[in-house]
Amino acid sequence: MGDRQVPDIVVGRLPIYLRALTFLKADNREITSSQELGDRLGISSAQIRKDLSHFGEFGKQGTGYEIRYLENNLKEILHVDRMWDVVLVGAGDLGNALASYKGFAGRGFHVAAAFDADPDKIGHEMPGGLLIEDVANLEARVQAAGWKIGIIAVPADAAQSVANTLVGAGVIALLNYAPISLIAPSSVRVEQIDPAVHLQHLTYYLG
Amino acid sequence: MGDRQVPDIVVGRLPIYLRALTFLKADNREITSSQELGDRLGISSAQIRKDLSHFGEFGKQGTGYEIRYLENNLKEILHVDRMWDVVLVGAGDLGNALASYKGFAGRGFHVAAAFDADPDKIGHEMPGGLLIEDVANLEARVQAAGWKIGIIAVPADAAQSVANTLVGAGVIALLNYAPISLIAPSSVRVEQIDPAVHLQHLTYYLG
DNA sequence: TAGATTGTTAATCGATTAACAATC
DNA sequence: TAGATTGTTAATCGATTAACAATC
Repeated sequence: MGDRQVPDIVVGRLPIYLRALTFLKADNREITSSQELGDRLGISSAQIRKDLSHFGEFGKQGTGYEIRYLENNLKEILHVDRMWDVVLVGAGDLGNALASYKGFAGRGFHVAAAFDADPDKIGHEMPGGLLIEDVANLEARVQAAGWKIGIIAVPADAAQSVANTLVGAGVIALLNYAPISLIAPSSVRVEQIDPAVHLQHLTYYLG
Repeated sequence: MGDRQVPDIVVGRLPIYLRALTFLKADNREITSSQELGDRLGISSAQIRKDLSHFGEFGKQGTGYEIRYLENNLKEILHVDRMWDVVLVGAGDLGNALASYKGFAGRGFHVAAAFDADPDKIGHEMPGGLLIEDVANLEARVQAAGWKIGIIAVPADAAQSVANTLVGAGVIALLNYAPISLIAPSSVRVEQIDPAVHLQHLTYYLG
């Protein structure tokens, strides 16, 4: 408990646990168990207990976990017991979807600003009401505001350059939707979402 | 080489390798090495060679890999040496983005039909020109067309029910964008994309 | 040939699971 | 108390890496 080096693969499961707890809470449940969580998530109960044990003791023998208590602890561990401003680059269809996504607010994130390179879009509003700013001002704005998290929703051929600008301006966490492997300093965390990659993972198993 | 049970974690990296090869090819490169690929992807060269060795021998000692040859082989292995029809459920902002996504065609996928429950949307066209059909007809249409892959882009509270309908109609691979853990028979493959989960994975590492 | 890089083996490393004492 | 479930240990399992013979 309280190890200093938690495996990244364990960290990656915590948001899944948190999501499941929030789901149960919305269902007016108060107590759950590693067994129940595991059944829901397709994960062994032992693994859930082991994962949580890296961070402390959150349950009661014989009873299980108080949902609100564990939820609050996971939020603290993941640093989403606060709101994070996120800067969005790219105001195409995907950017629009992200800017108007209702799911961010309850989970610690707020899209603070949006940027695009298209003169026809700059100055207009996205669905949700956010003003589309000129990407030429991206670096200055990010620096001034101190934003640490960026979402890249631009075409593949612009993504690396946008990433470089964001990193140069102080961003240290990137969520990249462009279908390329971004190159970034090791001090910058990068997560990739590429639907075709996920679909190809699936088709491997299809006849 | 030619093992019958390839670890899923290995399968999950193949689309990344394929994407990198396509990128290099677009740059008019003809030969690459496990070292170069690894450097680009942040993966050790040994791991790339080991991963590929599950499927055969694709390189030449002293030279490396012919990009087109390895690319074609990975496409075959992943079964994207053909086009897959995909059925999209949900015509909100995210559905719009997916329906008009240019990146699918070159990577083996075609959004064949789109469905929504909103009477204001049914009968209208999505960006890209696809007709929005009534979700009430989803099961019959999927069965008739024989679609095997579904993308779920509906709100969380509708996702499980849509998944059930798709699975009941014969879909065996699901890409789920709704922020819940879907429950599906073990014969059905499910991939989840939840931006908040990815962002929370990132914030763990932020102060 | 000399240099380079593969494919593979064996060793290392790390993650998952099974089991159970502790205890609510 | 009896039953249930945690947190943790040790064993198992699996994945990654280092090293190198083979060979282009």
